[in-house]
Amino acid sequence: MKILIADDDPQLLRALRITLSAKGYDVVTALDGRGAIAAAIEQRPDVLLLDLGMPGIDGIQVIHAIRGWSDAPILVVSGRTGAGDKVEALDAGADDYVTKPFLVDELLARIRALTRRIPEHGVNPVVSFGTVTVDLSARTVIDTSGSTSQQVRLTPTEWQVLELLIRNAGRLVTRQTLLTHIWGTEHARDTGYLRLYLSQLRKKLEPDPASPRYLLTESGMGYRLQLDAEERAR
Amino acid sequence: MKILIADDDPQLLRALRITLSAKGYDVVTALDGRGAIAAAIEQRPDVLLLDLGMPGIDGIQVIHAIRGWSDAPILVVSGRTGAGDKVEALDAGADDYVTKPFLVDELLARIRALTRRIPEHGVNPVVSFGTVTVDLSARTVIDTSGSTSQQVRLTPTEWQVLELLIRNAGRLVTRQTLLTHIWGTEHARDTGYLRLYLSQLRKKLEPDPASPRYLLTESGMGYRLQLDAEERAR
DNA sequence: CCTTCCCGTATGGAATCCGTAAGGATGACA
DNA sequence: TGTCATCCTTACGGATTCCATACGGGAAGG
Repeated sequence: MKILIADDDPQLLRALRITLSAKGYDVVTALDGRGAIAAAIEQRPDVLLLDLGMPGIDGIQVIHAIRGWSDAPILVVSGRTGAGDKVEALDAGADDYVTKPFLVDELLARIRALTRRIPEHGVNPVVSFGTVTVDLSARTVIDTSGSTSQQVRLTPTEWQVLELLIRNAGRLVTRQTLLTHIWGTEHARDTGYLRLYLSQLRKKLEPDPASPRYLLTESGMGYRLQLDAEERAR
Repeated sequence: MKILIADDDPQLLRALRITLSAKGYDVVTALDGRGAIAAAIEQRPDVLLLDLGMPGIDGIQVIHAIRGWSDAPILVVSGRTGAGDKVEALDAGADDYVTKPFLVDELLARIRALTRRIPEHGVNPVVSFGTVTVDLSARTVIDTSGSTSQQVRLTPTEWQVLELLIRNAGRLVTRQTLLTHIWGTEHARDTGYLRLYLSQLRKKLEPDPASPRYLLTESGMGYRLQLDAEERAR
């Protein structure tokens, strides 16, 4: 989630950058109105924190300029407490208005409230290979090999293995990585668990489990999920 | 544009009704939390103005109850000025928070800002699976298994569980998600509540509770509401 | 051809997780 | 004060999943 903060106070900017970064936001900053508009165009933030009263362009005009092409939520942070300023900013297209000084907890809660309504356009976590489609977020596997698409059930451990392979699709995943990720650091000694779960995964996912085309073994090293060409192109 | 105002102060209620009616809003009022929930269900307002600290139910719980099935913007108007109250209300699902006393012009501007983002038509809150039809907004379950359609009664906790499953229909819902969503804080330690309520829900909703077709268990992970194919197509 | 290593698969028991029933505690309401 | 619905706790049989072991096959190298 990318957030643009525009304020002419470098100190406040720095404090907000630290706070919001710690909360997992991708922070972009600007020091004046012109810079805010430019940054909004270049960076396409998901949320905007705008200070009115920045030097140069009037804050209201900044809102207008951005609202012309973006629907991202705009939260105005301003020292002006008058009702007239608030009404003007909100009617110009701002979604919320907080007066300085403000409490950080409240600001964060208001940002959460604004971003809640924005559909998350994050990376699509659905991957297909062979006759099978995997949706990591919904935790579903659908097999379209027969005439009717069928749900495939995986056990928790099978999911853990498959998820790690999908997140590193195309790349080699070492046995060590898989073992430590699933059984913890102390269980790095393979006694054959992995072969077992890979076998079960192939039985459930591969068109021909005897000769795997997607869940490949790299002898002596680990495993690799090989996607089809059109999948890799994404 | 229909707006629901819930406040225990009749005088404030009257003043707001006059003001908002003059602006062209269709005004509905309620004097306590229970009345607010009932009015929201019956009248389907486009916006809600909620006072915290009404007698009876806690304001936060009112927000939760309405957010279960409605996406209408909620603006909290409260005398409590603490950051904790604001954060709690906003995270519960409120979209804005104004402290009393407030300026009418600002309130109107905030209402305009909220209503500007209302989508044309919300998500259909009625879902069918098996022999039952669930209407989240009306809080009704109708069973059409027999010759005559029958009303099914669910307890509040059963509703909360079913609600979360319906809103994530087709997707896996973690035990942890269910527990934290229903029992609030870090009450994530399962001693068996969920199994109990799922059992009761199946008894009331499944055609054959012994072999569930819709309220599925994913052993070791959580639960999933599996809809029929034609329902999923929507 | 044989040895060695690594991998895939089958199988059974152990541990964990799940469904359901029964009973007590709590609170709303008359 | 008593009734009723709901919530919570406990307990136990059954199902699922995990773990450990064993055995067979294939590739590499001598």
